[in-house]
Amino acid sequence: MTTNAIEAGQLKAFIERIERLEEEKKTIADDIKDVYAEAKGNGFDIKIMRKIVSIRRQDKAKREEEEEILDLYMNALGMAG
Amino acid sequence: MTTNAIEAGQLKAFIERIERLEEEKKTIADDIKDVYAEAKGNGFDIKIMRKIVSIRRQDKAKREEEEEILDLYMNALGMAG
Amino acid sequence: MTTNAIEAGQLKAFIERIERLEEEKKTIADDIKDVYAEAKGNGFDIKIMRKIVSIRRQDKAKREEEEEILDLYMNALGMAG
Amino acid sequence: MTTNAIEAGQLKAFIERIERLEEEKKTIADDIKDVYAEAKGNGFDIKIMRKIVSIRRQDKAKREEEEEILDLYMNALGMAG
DNA sequence: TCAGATAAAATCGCGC
DNA sequence: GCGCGATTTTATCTGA
Repeated sequence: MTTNAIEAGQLKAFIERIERLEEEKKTIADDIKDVYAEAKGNGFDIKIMRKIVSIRRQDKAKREEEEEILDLYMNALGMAG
Repeated sequence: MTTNAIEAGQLKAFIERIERLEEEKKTIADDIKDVYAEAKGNGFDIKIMRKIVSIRRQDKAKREEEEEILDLYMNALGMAG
Repeated sequence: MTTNAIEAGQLKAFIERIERLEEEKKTIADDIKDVYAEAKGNGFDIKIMRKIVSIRRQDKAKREEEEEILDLYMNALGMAG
Repeated sequence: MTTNAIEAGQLKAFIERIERLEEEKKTIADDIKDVYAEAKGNGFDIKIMRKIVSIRRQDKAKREEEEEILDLYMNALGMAG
């Protein structure tokens, strides 16, 4: 049946796209590790650096949540965002 | 061999402790749902409430991270926490 | 307007009840982790233990579902459960 | 003290490099999600697709490990890879 | 169906 | 170099 062949081909294509993207992701993850290692080589403490990155990420997330809740309030009050 | 019997009994005891705790946890999760439902019955918007809880949780997490990083700095500088 | 003040107070109370419950939930989640850690200290494999707990949970769900179906049949046949 | 200023600048540069890379990583992670969503829209089962990707990844790791072992043997025997 | 929460698994850097 | 503990990431599940 040709339908199955077509489906199989489609599936293969999707899988391969995903695998390509995952490789790219891994490359970037490795790059991040390299940067930490390089920083460590320059005398910085990885643990502290991670904490800094984490706090800054939380700041950002918090700001975004506050914007979101503002939108929710506006909508609840029947006002245009 | 008795060793296996003892091990099996120990394992069983651990599993049962975990299962009991998980039941307790589920009970509390259900309680939380009930509170949301009750609030909804009093005219409050669940989505907004969740957002409020979420933002307050982030505030707390952020404060804790800041304390942690302070400790890290203090240690890095060789000072007593 | 007093209505708003009352509403705000009510909302605050709901939020605080939820937060208290979530803390309790977290405490129990931590207890569960502790039990796993203790089991590990006694030579058991955490991953396998999780599997056991998970399978037993599924078994339980399955049994309950079967009972429900049985009840449905009984009711459909006009018989008392 | 200029040393501190230099260090601070260096640290800032490292942090920003990491944050840029993490954003790229997130973009790719989102792309992957999109592909899964698209596949789903074409009638494929995401859970099964994840399983396929995971198995292929393990196969690949296994093959690479086998090659490594082969290389080790070859070297141990004083043969060129 | 969709986001958001939770559970489970994997990873990483460190200390021994 | 290896296990440990901690963090991150992935996967599943729930509920609006």
